[in-house]
Amino acid sequence: MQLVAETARYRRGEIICHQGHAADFWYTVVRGVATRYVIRPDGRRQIIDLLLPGDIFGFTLWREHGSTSEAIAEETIVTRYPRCRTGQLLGSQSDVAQSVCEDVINALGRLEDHLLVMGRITACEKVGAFLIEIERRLAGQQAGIMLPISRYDIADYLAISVETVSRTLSDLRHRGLIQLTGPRAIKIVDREALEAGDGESSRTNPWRRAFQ
Amino acid sequence: MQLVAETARYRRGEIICHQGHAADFWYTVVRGVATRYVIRPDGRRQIIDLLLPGDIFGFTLWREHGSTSEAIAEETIVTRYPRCRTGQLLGSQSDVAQSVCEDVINALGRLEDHLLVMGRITACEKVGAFLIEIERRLAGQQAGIMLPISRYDIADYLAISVETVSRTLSDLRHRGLIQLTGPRAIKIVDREALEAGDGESSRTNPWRRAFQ
DNA sequence: CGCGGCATTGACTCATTTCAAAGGTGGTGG
DNA sequence: CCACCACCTTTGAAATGAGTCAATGCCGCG
Repeated sequence: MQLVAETARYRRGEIICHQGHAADFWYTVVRGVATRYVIRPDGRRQIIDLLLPGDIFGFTLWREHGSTSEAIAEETIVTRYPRCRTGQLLGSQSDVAQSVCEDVINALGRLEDHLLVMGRITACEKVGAFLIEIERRLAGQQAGIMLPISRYDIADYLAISVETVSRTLSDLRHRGLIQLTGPRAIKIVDREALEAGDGESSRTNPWRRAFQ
Repeated sequence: MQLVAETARYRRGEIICHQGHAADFWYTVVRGVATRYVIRPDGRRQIIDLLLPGDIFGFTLWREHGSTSEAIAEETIVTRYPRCRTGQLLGSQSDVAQSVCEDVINALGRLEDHLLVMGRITACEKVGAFLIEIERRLAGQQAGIMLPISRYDIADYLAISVETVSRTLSDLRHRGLIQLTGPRAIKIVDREALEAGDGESSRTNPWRRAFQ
């Protein structure tokens, strides 16, 4: 008999795996929330991935992890699998392999979505796109969403300053695009405008005319 | 006998696979350069991935591609594989499966690197990090690198304006961090400063003190 | 109660965008 | 062969959006 998987419970702030440490495992979130981030030489933190239940992470071809993963929510539960078995896993049971493969492609999709959000121009667009992304990934909530992360985390996820995040959310609220019943409790009112990233619905965007 | 792979040759500007079209294949670049991008509703283009020989792309769980892939260089050669066979492929020959799996994880790494470059603050840092990334991926060139893409492509890759790209390159040249022997021919002189993203090496960054 | 972390808001500065113009290059066709 | 055109590149000047610095309020917890 051989060890295949281990499940562990983390509290808010606890490290799941550390940048620079041996990449002996890959992981999936079972419950809770986690972030995967890189600390830059200048001390800034860039959140690369926001991990919700079902999300897979920790894949790398290197011997060491290039990023740190940290639990964000109390009671975050993560299952880890020995990396050495990944090859065998893919070679043997084709149904499990299929599933893991899909999860990896999902991770690819998450990163692409993140990239597209970061590629937006204004802070309004970024925050708006972030809210829509979160709502989509938290599908199941009926009315309103509960932000899984703090303003600071949003800032580091979008690579903008905390003040700008806060200001933008206030702005979106004043303009009636969202409702804020609490710092974490948000309800999307005007999804269209949010997707379009309307800095202001007036003053027509010249691009929109040029490209239909 | 069954069709497994097809190789095709594309000229600069030709589309390899189109956003919204059936995702029946996945691809690898054999020779040349390609980009994978998304056209936003407002007409802007975001380059998601820069594809060099050996790079794999086109993986998705959706029935349609979410992005368009376009050849950038004349004589770009791409091999495509039917998606339906991917499962069998991974299930059967474990050595090929291993290789494809590594390529997918490489694609993951490319996206993460891209994300980190985009997460930089100033245009100087972004362009500098981009140049270093390109140099790394083009490893093999001895002295200097030949940019595989235009200023416009760099702009859409970094989500900054063309003018800023051009200005920044001029600035880096004037400050002696790089040499520009032609629009595409670049030589990195001061790699340290480029990595640090020195807007100016003076005026110490407070962060650097706080975090060692 | 007081502390630490989180959130909000204001004022100022400045980098980047935007608008505008001009030079360079390669390809195509007359 | 040359002219023209489309595209790429560079630079300038003005406008503005986001970062930075600073202060305050909020809340949970020891």
